[in-house]
Amino acid sequence: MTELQDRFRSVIADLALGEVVSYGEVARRAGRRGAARAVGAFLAEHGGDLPWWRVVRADGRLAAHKPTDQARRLRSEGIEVSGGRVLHALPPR
DNA sequence: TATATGACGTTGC
DNA sequence: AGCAACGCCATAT
Repeated sequence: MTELQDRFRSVIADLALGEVVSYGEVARRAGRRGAARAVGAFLAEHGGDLPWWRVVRADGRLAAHKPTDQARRLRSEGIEVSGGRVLHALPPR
C-alpha cells in the first residue's frame, strides 16, 4: 500500500452517510488534483472494505461496472438516483 | 525509457 | 443531450 493509496483510502473511508463526491473530488481531497483516474484504479483493487458507492462521476453518473448495485446502495442511504444518475447535487460547473 | 490502459474530467461540436 | 477529442494521473507490461 503506497502512501498515495493510503490517502485515497482515508478520504473515502471518511465519507459520511449520504455524502456523495466525485472521483476528482476525492483526488483533490487527497492532495492529487486531477488524479481522478488513479482513484478509480485504486478502488478497483482496494475497494472491498470502503464505501465506494458514495463516489460517482463529476456529472453525477454512477460507476461504469456496477451501476445497479451502486444505485441500490445509494438509495438505501436516502439518495435519489434516476436514469443512472444522482439527482441530489453535482450541478455542472 | 516507451506504450497501453482505465470505477475520470473538460471542452467543443 | 449526446458524442468525440484530448488531457490527465498512476500502473502494468
